[in-house]
Amino acid sequence: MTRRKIQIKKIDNTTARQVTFSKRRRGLFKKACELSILCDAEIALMVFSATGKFFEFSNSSIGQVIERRNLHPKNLDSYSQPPVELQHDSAVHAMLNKEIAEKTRELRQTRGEDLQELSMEELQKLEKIIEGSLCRVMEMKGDKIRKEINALESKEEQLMEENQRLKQKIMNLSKGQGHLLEQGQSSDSMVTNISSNSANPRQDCDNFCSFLTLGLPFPD
Amino acid sequence: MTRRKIQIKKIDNTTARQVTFSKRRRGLFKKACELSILCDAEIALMVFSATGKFFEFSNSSIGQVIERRNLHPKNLDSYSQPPVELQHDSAVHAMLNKEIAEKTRELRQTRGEDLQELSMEELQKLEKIIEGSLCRVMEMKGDKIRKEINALESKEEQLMEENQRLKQKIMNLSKGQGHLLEQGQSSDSMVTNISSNSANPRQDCDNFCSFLTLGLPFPD
DNA sequence: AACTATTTATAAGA
DNA sequence: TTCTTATAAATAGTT
Repeated sequence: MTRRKIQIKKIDNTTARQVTFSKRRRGLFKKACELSILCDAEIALMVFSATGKFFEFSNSSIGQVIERRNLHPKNLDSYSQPPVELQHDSAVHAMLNKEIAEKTRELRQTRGEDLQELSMEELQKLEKIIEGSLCRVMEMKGDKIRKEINALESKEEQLMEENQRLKQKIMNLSKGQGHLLEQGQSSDSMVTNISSNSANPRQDCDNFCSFLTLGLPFPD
Repeated sequence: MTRRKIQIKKIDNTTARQVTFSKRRRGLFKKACELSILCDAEIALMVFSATGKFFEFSNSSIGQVIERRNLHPKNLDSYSQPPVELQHDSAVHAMLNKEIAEKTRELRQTRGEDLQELSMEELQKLEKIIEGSLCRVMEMKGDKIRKEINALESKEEQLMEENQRLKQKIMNLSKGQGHLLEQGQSSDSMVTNISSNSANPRQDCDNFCSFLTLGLPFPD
């Protein structure tokens, strides 16, 4: 509701989604609280985030609201008739197991397995989803690599500056004691050495190769 | 929140209270609905008015949300307290829940979400997995399309053969009764017609386009 | 139920 | 996460 109007549909960007969740959750809880006070209503509000975190608000107690709901004539679902305590648990087990089965299936299909049962449309949808995943993973990789490169570059710069200082120092010293310079490396070769040793060479190479292939999902 | 600012305390005037209840209840339910959609959250909202009327919102089912709440570690009130002999079940619940949490995390990462926590190596691994998934999905799509095309081709061939037979028949007939041919289509145009009607044109086009892009994961 | 003058909520950007 | 700010949305009081 602000810098610009938004469409009410799932927010794609994970970070943005979490930020919005945080903000709107607060707003929602505030509104719920205000309503309960202003109008003397009994309210229970339960929220699970996409990542499984749980939040709740109630001016009385959730349990009490649930009880009251169960007593309400029009609510006759599973919760209002627990014939025996034992049925409850097996129902929960069944539910959990069902959820696991469902997630397992989803995961397998997202990994490109068990595709036989899917229609052309579903395959198309799945392909889009996986393409999106790949993009995000590659983006994240790119970010990480850029950060590493920046870190290395600033380290290199730092070392070069230090090198320069040391060089200067040696120059100054050699003015007074010229014979010392003959036994060590020249100051020029020291500079060269340090800048190419900024990190181990294998890692440098990996990063560089990955960076080059960022835009190419299927390198040969 | 409008003509003037109000204090958040019980509204004395009964009529005003009911009007406000009506308005704010709608607002609250709308916000709850938006949050559930925007952020992919599971929400249950129950409201009893001061007069005892009951209202609820949930994007899944209230019962399901309540169940899930009971299973949540930090909820230890009356509703979640397993009387005593059911502690075994809560252990099972814990296990099942852990499994669900794990699968959910895996699934989310396979979809390219929550990647911050992953190391470069893990990202690399994930990328390979997703590339594999994409390949398999595209292969399956390709198979399906090829099968469809083959089916259409054999159907076309069959129809052309039949057409040929019919054409022959007409030729034979027209030898004996030449005047009948004048009233219908020529046999040539019939052949043309049938082969281009082998399936509806929209579907033909879709299949063709998909086939062309099989090798290109990211068409413009 | 409708109408608005205001207040509140919040999307985007730092 | 938290702050800021421009703008969208909600709504108190009125008709």
